[in-house]
Amino acid sequence: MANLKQLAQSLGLSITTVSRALDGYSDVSAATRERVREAADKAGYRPNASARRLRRQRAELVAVTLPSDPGHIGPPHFLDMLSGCAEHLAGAGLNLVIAPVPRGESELEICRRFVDGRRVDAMLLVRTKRHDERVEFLQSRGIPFVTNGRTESPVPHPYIDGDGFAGFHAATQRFRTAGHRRIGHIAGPQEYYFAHVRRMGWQSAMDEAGLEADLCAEGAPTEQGGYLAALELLRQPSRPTALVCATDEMAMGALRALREIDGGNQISIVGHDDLPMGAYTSPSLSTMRMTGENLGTNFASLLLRAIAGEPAEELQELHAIEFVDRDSHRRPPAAA
Amino acid sequence: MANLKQLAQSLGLSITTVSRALDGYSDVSAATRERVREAADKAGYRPNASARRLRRQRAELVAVTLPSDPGHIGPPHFLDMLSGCAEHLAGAGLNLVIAPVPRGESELEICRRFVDGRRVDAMLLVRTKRHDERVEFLQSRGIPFVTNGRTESPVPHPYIDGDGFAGFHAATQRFRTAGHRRIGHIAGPQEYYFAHVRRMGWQSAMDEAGLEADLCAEGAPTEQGGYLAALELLRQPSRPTALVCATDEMAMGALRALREIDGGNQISIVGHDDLPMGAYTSPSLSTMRMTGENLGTNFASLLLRAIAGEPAEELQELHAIEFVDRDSHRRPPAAA
DNA sequence: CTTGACTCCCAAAACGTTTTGGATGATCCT
DNA sequence: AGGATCATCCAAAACGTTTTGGGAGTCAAG
Repeated sequence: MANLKQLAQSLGLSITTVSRALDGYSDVSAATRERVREAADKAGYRPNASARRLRRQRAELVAVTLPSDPGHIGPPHFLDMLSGCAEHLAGAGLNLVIAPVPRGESELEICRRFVDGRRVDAMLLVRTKRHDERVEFLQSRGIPFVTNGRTESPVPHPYIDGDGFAGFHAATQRFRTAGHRRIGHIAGPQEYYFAHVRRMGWQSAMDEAGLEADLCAEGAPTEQGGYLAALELLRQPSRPTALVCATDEMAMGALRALREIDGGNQISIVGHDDLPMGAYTSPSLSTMRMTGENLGTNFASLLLRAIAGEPAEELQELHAIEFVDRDSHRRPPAAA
Repeated sequence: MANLKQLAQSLGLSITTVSRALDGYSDVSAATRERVREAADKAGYRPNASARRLRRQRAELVAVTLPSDPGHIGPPHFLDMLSGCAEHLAGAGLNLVIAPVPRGESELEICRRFVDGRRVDAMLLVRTKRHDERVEFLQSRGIPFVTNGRTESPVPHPYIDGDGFAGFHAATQRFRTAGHRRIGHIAGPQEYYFAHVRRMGWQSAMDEAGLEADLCAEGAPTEQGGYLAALELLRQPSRPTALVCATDEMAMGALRALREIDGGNQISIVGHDDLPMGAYTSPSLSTMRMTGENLGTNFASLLLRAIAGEPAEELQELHAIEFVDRDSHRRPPAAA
C-alpha cells in the first residue's frame, strides 16, 4: 500500500535502512529489523515490482509462446504443464506470461518484442521446428531458454523431449512382431522436429525388418489432417494393415477414415500423446506417452538452471516413451 | 538494444526529443521525427519495459489465477480462452500472466501479492464461488477485474457467464417431455456459483412439473466425483431414469457408474461444457455449451472496458446455453 | 591516547523512461 | 520596432527501488 519512503519516514529511519532491513541484511540491528518488519507488515507494504525490476535489471518474467494455429498447441496436458511450470517458477520469483502469436505475426517477432524490450529474463519454446529461427534468435541474444522438443541447431541448447525415434521404432516393431508387413505411417509436417523424428523411427524399423517403407502420408497435425492422410493411404493398391500415427489427434482422424471405409475396422492403429479422450474412442486408442512426471516442473527447473548459467549440454533431457496398451492396435494383421 | 540516452547522443538530440519523436508528438518537426525513427529502427531500439512501467505507474500486465485442484481448472477450452484473451489484450499493450495457486496458499493470497505489489493493472478470475473472497478483495482495492462466472456479491462486478439456470431448466424439461419422471441431478460443490445455479435450474423445473426433486447427489467436479455421486443415486430404492449432470466430467464418471450397474445402459444422461471427448464416449455424451464465439476475446474486451472505467453494470454478459444433441440422452424413460 | 575493528546507519547514485514547464528563435501582425 | 504567436527543442524532475561507499559511534587492544 505504501512505499519505502513513507515507511522510512514513519519509522524515523532512512530508506536504505528500511530496504536493507526487509531484505534481511546483517548490517541493520536485529531490533530495528524487527521493528521495520512489523511496521511493514502492518502497512501491508510490498515493494513496487516495476521499480525493483528497473533497478535490478531483471524482468522477473518468463514468456512462453503459444502458436495459434489449431492443432499446433502442443501436448494435450499443455495447460497442466503451464500451470506446473508457472508454479515452480513462482518459487523463484518469476512469473509466467503467455505470448500468443496473433495472425499475421511470426513467432520470431514475438520473441523479438519480448526479448529486446527486456520484458522477460528467459523464454520457453514449444513445438520446435527442425530449423527453428526462434532458437537462432535467442541464441544470438544470449538469453536463456528451454525448448520443449529438439532442433537441429548446430549449437546445443537446453531442451526436454520424448525419444520419438525409439517410441515409433518400437511401435513399428511391435506391429511387425504381431505379423504385420504393410505398416503405414501417418506423418506430421516434416519441418517439425517431433514429426520428422517419429517418421524416422518408423522408417528405420521398416528398413531393419526388410520391409518397404512406402506407405507414408503427411498431413496437418490435426484430426482432419489425419483423416485425409489416412484416406490417401487407404486408396493405395495394397492397403496397410496397421498405421502408426504421429499424434493422437491424427490417429483419431484416421479412425474416422477407417470407419468410412470397407474393412477399415480390420486395421490396427496407434497414436502418440495419450490424449485423455483416446480412452473413450471406440476402439479405445492405443498410444504412447513420454515418461517422467510433471513435465512443467521439469521444464521450469531446467530453465532456472539455464538462467543460473549452467551449460546447455547439461540441460538436455530425453525421456523414454512408454506404450499405452488399449484396443486399437489389436486387429488381425492378415485382413484388409 | 540501445537505450534512449545513447540514441539521443548519437543523434545529437536530447532524450526528451527522441522520446517524443518516437511517441509521435507534434512538437517535434516532421524531419527530425523521421530521422529519429530511422535511427531507432536501425538500432533496433525498444523502450525498456520496466522503466516505462515505473514511470507510467502501470504494470502493463494482467493476471489470471489458475486453481490447482484437479477438475477445478475451468472450462474445457480454457487454454483456447486464455490464448484468445491474451491475444486481444496484447493489442492493447497488456500481457497476460498466469498465476497458479501453489499448495498451501489461497487464491486470495495470490491476488494480494499481485495487486499490492502493483504487478498487475487488472485481474481475471475463473470458477467463482457464490461468496468469493477474491471478488471482495479486488473490490476493496478498486482494481478492475472480470470474472468468468457470477457471484452473489452485493456490489455488482463485471462478469461473463452462461445461463446455467435456464440451461438446466430446459434440459430437465426436455427429459420430462420425453416422459421421464424420476430425473436425478448430479451436482457440483454448492459453494461454486455455477454448480448452485445449475442445481436450481433442475430443481425449479422439477417443481414446475410437480415432480419431487429428491434425487440429487453432490460430488467433486471430477470424473471420480461424478462416479461416486451416480452410485449414490443408483442405490436409491427408486432409481432415476435420467440424470442431469453439472459438468461433462461428472457425466463421464456417471457413465462409468452406469456401465457397472445392471440396467444402467437404460438410463439417460446429459452433461455440460461440451468437452471434446464427449463426442467419443459410448454412448456419445449429450451436453450443453455456452453460446457466443471466442470467450477469450469477449473476456478481454470486457476487461479493457473495465480498465477504461465503464461501470460494472454495463459489463455483465449472460449467454444462453445451447443443447448439444448426441446419444446419451435418448434412453427410454420407462426402464431402470 | 591512538589504532583498528566492528556495529549500525545513511546520503546519493543509478536503473531508463515520460512529462512538465520552459527556452530559443523565427515569423507575423500592428 | 514591439509584441504576440508559433514551431522546435531541451533540462530536470519524477517514478520506487537497490546498492555503493562511506560516516558516526563504541569498544578492545596496543
